[in-house]
Amino acid sequence: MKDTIEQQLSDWIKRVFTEVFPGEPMEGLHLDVVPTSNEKFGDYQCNATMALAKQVKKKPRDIAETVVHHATLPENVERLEIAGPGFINIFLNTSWMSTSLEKNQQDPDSVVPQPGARKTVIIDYSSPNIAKPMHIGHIRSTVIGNALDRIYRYLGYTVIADNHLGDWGTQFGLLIMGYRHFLNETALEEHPIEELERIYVKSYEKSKQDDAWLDQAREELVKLQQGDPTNKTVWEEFVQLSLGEFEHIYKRLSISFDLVRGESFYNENLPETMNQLKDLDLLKESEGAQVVFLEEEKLPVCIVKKRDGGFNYATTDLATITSRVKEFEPDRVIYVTDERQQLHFNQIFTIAKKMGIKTKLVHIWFGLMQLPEGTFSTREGHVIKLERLLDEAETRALEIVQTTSPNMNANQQKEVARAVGIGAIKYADLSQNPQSLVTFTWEKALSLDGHSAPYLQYAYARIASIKDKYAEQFPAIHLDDYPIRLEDPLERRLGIKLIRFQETVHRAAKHYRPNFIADYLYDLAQTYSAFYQNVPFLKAKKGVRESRIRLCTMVGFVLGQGLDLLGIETPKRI
RNA sequence: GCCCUCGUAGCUCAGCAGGAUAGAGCAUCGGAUUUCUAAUCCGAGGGUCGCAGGUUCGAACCCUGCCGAGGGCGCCA
Repeated sequence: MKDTIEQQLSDWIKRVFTEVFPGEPMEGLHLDVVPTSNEKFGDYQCNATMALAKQVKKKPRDIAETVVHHATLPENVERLEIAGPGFINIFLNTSWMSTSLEKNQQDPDSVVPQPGARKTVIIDYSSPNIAKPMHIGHIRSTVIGNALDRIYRYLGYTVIADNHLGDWGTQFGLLIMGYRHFLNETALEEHPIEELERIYVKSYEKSKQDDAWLDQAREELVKLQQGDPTNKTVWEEFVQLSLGEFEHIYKRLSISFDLVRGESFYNENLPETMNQLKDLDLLKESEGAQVVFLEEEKLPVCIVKKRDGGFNYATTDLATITSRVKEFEPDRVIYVTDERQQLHFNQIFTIAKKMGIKTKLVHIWFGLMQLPEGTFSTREGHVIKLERLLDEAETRALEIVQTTSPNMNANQQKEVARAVGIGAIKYADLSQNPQSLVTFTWEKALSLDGHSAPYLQYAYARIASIKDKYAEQFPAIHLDDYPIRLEDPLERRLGIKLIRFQETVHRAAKHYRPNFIADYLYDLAQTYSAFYQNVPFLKAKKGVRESRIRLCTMVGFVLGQGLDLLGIETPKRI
């Protein structure tokens, strides 16, 4: 099995507890082993004795004594210590750590847990609207969704990344009207999205004053949804132009999807979905609309067919779920959207369950992004386009590269600036709890020092450099012939952190929290930087030198792997 | 009115579902490059974890109330 060390120790300590207290119910107790809060307490700790104390009417310390006395240590544990009110501190066997790291280095795949084997997960993320530019509000879904995508793939899941485009909404009536009356063909050719946005805004403004205009727009929408060929052609043009532009951004962000299906794709399933609801007797009429009441679940009513006969988002999403479940048989479907959709998904998931859908449906929401001057809105022009943010990041990164690496050729500088700039933007989002509300500032989004992607990339580049230097100076030595030693406290500290990578990824996946990985990588890089700064590598004596280079190599591997899970590149030189 | 979040150092944020002395970055101050990339490292100061109760061996974390911020609540997506 490829269990993480944390998992192995947890399983072991649970066995010990059940042996010491046979017949004692342990279900409600938290018997898992967790990393220690401080390295002086060892590597992992078990806090279960305090919880168990009341239940078995014994003192926590006595329980700890009994457990420690009874336990047969597994090969990776050096010793146990009892501390404080009854903590059981676990110290890993350092020589076991060394051989374990050596094995990992030879066969890195062998330690990657594969909970996702033979399981499919659909991740619905990014999902911009057709005919509107992507702005900074889209960055979170895109970047967080993509990180989850990568993390789940790493853990062996078959991931279907699905970009669920907003291509079927009410905006198309207004757009078609705008297209007919205000279109500037040249502008459309040069800046398609800007032009579509312009005609949309113009049409929207006219609709506010002109009821006939609005009625006409509604009619065009109905015609489109009924398959009118003229409108369909225009709509297809909108979609193609938008996709081209989105694709450009995704390429810059190194993001690719397995499916790009808009809401329109599920249009034909809508009547069937309605029939299912009807057959299950979930459909009720209310104020002229077809609705599903969710009073038992204490949720507001959900409209699935409007008074005017049109379907809305709820219906489309239900049809989407049934279609996905039927086609891919996923183990779970993950939606990554902002917090405003919590109620919506709550309703949809509840109805889906009533419809007999067993698939685990998860809504991962994140806090809304706002500007210092308030919430942004397309209509009021308070938007910062994503493209501009990316440009700005690369520009700022380039300035720094030019001053710190003046000897690098211009192309390489540009390439490094690209990786660093884009990395910084992604990291700024991925290193914090997704659920916190974020106020966008250029300074924060483009931070290039401190707790940021470039710090990690820098550590990576230094490792790549030192490996090259080593290979140059000692071409004849085979590193694998020398064991990894964890004798210096700095080395051991690095060792335990390397070992903890797998459980970190596992935890990030379990809680849908890429920032756990970001935190871990930063911690690892900090530990490495201290190591790098304080002990010699190339000038260490033979054996120690090889061991340290092997450790460097492993840190580099984990940094590269971890950053890749966040979608961040690691240039060899920066 | 009801529901969902958030409130942690001057600023930006972590804090591994209740554990030991609450941690980073930025900013400020003081140190470290004849030596492996100084985009670095070492050190210092800085805290009523919004406020008030409660639960228990133990609370930033759970419960209740209040204050402040964001979002949502029938024909938008």
